[in-house]
Amino acid sequence: MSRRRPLHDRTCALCQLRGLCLPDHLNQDVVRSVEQVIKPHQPVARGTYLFHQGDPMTAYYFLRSGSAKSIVDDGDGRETVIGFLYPTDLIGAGSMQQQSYSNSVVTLERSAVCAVTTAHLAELWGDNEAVRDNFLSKIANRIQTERHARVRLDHTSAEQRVADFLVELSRRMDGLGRDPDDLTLTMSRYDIGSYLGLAPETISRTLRRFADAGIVAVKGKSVQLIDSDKLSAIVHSESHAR
Amino acid sequence: MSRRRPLHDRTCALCQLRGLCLPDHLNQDVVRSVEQVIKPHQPVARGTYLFHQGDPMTAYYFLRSGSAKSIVDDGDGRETVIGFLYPTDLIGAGSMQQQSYSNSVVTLERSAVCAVTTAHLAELWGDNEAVRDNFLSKIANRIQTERHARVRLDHTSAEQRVADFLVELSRRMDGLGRDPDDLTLTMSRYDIGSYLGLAPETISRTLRRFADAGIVAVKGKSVQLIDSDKLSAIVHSESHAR
DNA sequence: CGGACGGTTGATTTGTTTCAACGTGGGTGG
DNA sequence: CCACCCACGTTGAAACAAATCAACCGTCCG
Repeated sequence: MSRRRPLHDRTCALCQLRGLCLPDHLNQDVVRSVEQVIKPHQPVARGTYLFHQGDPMTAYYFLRSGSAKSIVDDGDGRETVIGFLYPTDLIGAGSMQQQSYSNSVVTLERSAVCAVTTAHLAELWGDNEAVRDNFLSKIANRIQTERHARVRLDHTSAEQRVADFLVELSRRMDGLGRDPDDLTLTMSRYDIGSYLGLAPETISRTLRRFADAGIVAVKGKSVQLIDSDKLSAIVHSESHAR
Repeated sequence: MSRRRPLHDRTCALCQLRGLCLPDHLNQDVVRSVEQVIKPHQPVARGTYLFHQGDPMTAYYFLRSGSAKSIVDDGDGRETVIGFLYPTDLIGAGSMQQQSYSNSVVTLERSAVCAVTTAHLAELWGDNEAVRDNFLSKIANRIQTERHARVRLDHTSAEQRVADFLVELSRRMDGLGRDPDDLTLTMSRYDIGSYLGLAPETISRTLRRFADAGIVAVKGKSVQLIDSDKLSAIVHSESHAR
């Protein structure tokens, strides 16, 4: 397909996502200093582990393209998906201030990845307030996201959870400048089920019910949002508990 | 009952919990500078709101004694309990870097509270690395806690959730130097249910089943852990789903 | 080509909610 | 100081939503 761009092209200054990973108003000098500590990697294949739960924590990551899932091993072999990651998301924040990663991260498709070592981050941190605030914001955002995920799981029906999942994904795609009504579910139904606390069969059935109601159009991993207002309405419908 | 101690007695240097809120190795000078920005309050009655969701964010809090619950308004009037707070917990971290509090905090019993204004915290933050790291650790810990809560809600039965709740509470009491096998549930069954995503009736029934099995002894709000090993075993028992 | 995995659909089972009724204890006002 | 009251708690019976079990299909990859 598309030719791979030479390594030196993959700099922060040229990255289309600049201003998302880094604060907008950073001047050239700072951008250059950030670049020196960010290691751009070759795009990696689907199913690649960025790091495993328990590995010594050495770096934070960003996706430049693609998507990934964050999973934890709940002791007895079973894995739980705790989040899906897209470009601009700070990866590794959940292990902040710890010696080793508290979760694993696996790519869901071919993806391009940036890494910032913790040592280098500490330097930047001390040197530049804007960078520090940007990271703090992302971390704060992470707390909010985890909390939202938690509240979502309480007291909500399968329909509400799936609707919320779609709406949230749509919002994120919008934020990345993509069509918010044309979603590609890069993760499996099993992953979605694990994330939402539902069986994969329930994901299938619920999507089908939405499709029958004319709210979405589903064709495998491709989902079109036809009536996203109704979808939002389902999310906020009387928490008729469970 | 006990006479109220004069205000000037309630300083960090004299607080029994020193070394929990603040890093252990802080020298006298730093302790004094921290003290100047911490506002000790009179003990407050049960049901007192430390702040309401949506209030402009002005300060972080610590409990010196007592307990509290953190709740969010899920839009349509319904409230969800997202956590219980005890001495040494950083309160308000979920609203970090935001203009207003993203949740409310209410005391569950008569409690003593400390406050640190955000402005003063920023000063300390810049001045002293140890204080900054201590706060970062607490924030990181918070992310872990929210995540743990989230994973716990997925794929776990009511028995597992209640067992986990008791084990976790026991651990926290142990960390505060109290008897880990003699718990007092300062919150209502409704609060526990909301927190665990279960109906209050289910909390009652599950506790009763544990009591019948000789794992705990329940008398109202007082719970004795008789066989905490078995309790842990229930938590980690084959995630037989739901 | 074949096999395994992901996905869908159907039938059955089950844990938890809901509804309902009844206890109980602590706080408040008479 | 006692009695009332109300929120909290408990227990039982019934309804229900989602899990599980099972069978089948498509398809991607080796």
